[in-house]
Amino acid sequence: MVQCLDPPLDLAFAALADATRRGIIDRLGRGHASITSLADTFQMTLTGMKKHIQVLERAGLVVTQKVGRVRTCGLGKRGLEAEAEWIETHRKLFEARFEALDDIISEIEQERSNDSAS
Amino acid sequence: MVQCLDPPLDLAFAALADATRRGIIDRLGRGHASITSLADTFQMTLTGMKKHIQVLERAGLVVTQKVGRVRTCGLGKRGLEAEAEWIETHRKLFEARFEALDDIISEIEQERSNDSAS
DNA sequence: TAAACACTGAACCATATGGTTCAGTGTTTG
DNA sequence: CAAACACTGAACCATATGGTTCAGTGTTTA
Repeated sequence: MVQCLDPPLDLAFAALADATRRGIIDRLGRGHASITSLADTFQMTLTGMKKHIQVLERAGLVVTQKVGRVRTCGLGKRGLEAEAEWIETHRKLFEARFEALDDIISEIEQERSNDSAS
Repeated sequence: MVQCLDPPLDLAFAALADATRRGIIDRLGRGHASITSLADTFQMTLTGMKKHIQVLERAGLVVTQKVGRVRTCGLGKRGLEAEAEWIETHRKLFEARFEALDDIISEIEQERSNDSAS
């Protein structure tokens, strides 16, 4: 519950901050795939795809196993629990503060005019 | 619903991939704050904090207004809806694939032994 | 066993990040 | 009006990202 520092969150959010990697997760959700087939799907070199997979692996979102010459990728055990929790928790803050948006200025200018009136 | 490309998601997830910025959101959820006070809270130079705020602003997670010499920051209208939706959608994929983790190898080795048997 | 295949690693490149310092600009405030 | 204040912008730095090519290594397969 208490989340001091949280490098896992850093890694996971960073991994999700790329459309290709989100696409990979999407793809792996429909079954595992080799690096070659992923590279083909996303029109990228093998090496480029391997880097993306490494990022996802470091974040715990993807696991891979090499059998023979093929490395097969699948979704990781870690899931997106922690990320979902952080977002849900903070989504409420946004909703609560929703109307504060336009009020920031008027509040402050209120204070200013009070000050100048004193 | 259909999310082709989604640069907003890129920006938001990238913004969340930093503990300091998550801390800023946390802080702004309890009321708006000036850049100076945020810089003080997070023990950082003004310029450094301003950059973080810019990242959050580009992602639409924070809004700022300058009144006089003070720029006040608050949570943005955008919220975390799209991010929550993406994560919730894909969280299910992880759960569904949960047991596939250890099965990847055995499945493939099964195929291999079938092949060698034929 | 030679060729094709799947991956791996090193090196390179352009750009972004996360931070700093320093030198402004514009706003209060004494 | 001068000093202090809050921010802004430019420049710099080290490291990371997202991609490439090229040259391996190890595995199948014909």
